[in-house]
Amino acid sequence: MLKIYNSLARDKQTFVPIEPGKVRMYVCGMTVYDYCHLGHARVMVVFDMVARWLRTSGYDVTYVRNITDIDDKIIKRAAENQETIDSLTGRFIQAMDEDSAALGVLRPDIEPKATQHIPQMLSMTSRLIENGLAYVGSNGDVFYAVREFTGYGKLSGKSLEDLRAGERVEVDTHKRDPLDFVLWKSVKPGEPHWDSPWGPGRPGWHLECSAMSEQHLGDHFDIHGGGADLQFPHHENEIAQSEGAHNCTFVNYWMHNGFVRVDDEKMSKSLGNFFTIREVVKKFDPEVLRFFILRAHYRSPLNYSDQHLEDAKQALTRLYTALRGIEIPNIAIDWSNAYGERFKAAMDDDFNTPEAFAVLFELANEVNKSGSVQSAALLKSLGNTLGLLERDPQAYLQAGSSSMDVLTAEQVEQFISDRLNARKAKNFAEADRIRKELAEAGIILEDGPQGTTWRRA
RNA sequence: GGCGCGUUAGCAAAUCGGUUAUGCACCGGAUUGCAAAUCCGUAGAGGCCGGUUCGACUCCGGCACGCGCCUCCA
Repeated sequence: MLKIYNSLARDKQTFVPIEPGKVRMYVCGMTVYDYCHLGHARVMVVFDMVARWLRTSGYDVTYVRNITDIDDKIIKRAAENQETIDSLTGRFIQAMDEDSAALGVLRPDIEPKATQHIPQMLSMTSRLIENGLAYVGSNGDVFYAVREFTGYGKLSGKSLEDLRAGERVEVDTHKRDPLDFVLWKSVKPGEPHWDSPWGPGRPGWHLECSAMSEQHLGDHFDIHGGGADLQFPHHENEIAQSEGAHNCTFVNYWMHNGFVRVDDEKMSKSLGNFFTIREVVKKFDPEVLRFFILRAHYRSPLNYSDQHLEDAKQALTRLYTALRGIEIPNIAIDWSNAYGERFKAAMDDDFNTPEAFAVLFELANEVNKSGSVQSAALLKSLGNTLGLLERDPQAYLQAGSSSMDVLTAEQVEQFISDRLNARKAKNFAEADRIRKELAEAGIILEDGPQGTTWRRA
């Protein structure tokens, strides 16, 4: 029985899909004007894990993750770069695809783009105006009338009064209420625009997610996810738009992942303290990064540092080491096995990956002790449900971390062969010298009954 | 100022009202030519102050500190 922490209820709830056996899930994706950083990595990996676990649990999942390919920052960046918006967004969509693939993130079923849903957005805006929830401001922009929507603030737990009290937004005199937000922006010189009943312009950010989720998942769907920073105002506004246009519940379960931090501060573009995925992946195997992300519960803060990545690497190495040298048959997971049961219980408890990992480590210990092929197969397949342990163990352990490596596998093998001769001749001084030389090059040797194996530190 | 979250051993990170979390690091032992890996074992925890309870890291209250949202942000 899967339980999910629902941000809307501020409580863990038993997951009951709208349609038995099916899950429709929407996640707010990237605005593509720059490379993805670790905060983006966390969203991608976390909801990939969620989608995988739902599928493992037998659900037929439709996973939608949007791409925001038109907004202020994109326009600004394209102008700075003196390139077209299409060229800019095209480049960064490709970069995003490369980064997510490296992290073992499966493609969502649908990746809708904002610019391909303008008619749907216009239609929704019309309906909101008809329902008395939107109006044309004095500057020609179309605004959502927040005070007309009963329940505004229910997701973020804020009342309109509280929000006004903490007002930090510059008062826009074109709005009826300072908290009203824009649905449709009238065109400014030199900006991309589309025709609309309210004149040429472009969509406000919040509107695209309401329009795209409506288009691909319908008026009412199961799970909506995103980073915790989107809870307000983005998701609050989505609720206002979608429920205001549909007159029905929008989403049953809202999920928000915690932030990635640096020195206990949120990693963000505005603070400038971010690391891109491609930067980190140069130093650490992408699977280590995935492991690091899933090692913390998805709702907890995740502090990034090279040392923490190093720890994650050591831990992942232990799992792969347990699998090394075992011929693993492709057998179905035995969920009635004690380890399988505990793993499932952990995952069903709001996707408790740290607890699930603990089970994997205990399984690894069991494999190391018994050499049991069944246990090894279970370890691997449980790991696989999280998108981990999919590679050949030896290949993982010997995989280079790019620029750092000075020796090729062939060179290492040559050293090992030389050392073997020295050892046969009982020339241990020479054997140890070779081992030391390799160690300095980041190569660790392990002498076993079947000969010497090696791995990279 | 309003609202919310967090504080677990050297580091990371879960569970749980009473029984070993887990990983890394550390210490002792086994194994090894010596190592590495592995195994066995030891040690180490719950911000502070109260309350409830036979018993609290776990529930309740207060305090302190940290973080986040209230503005674009994953």
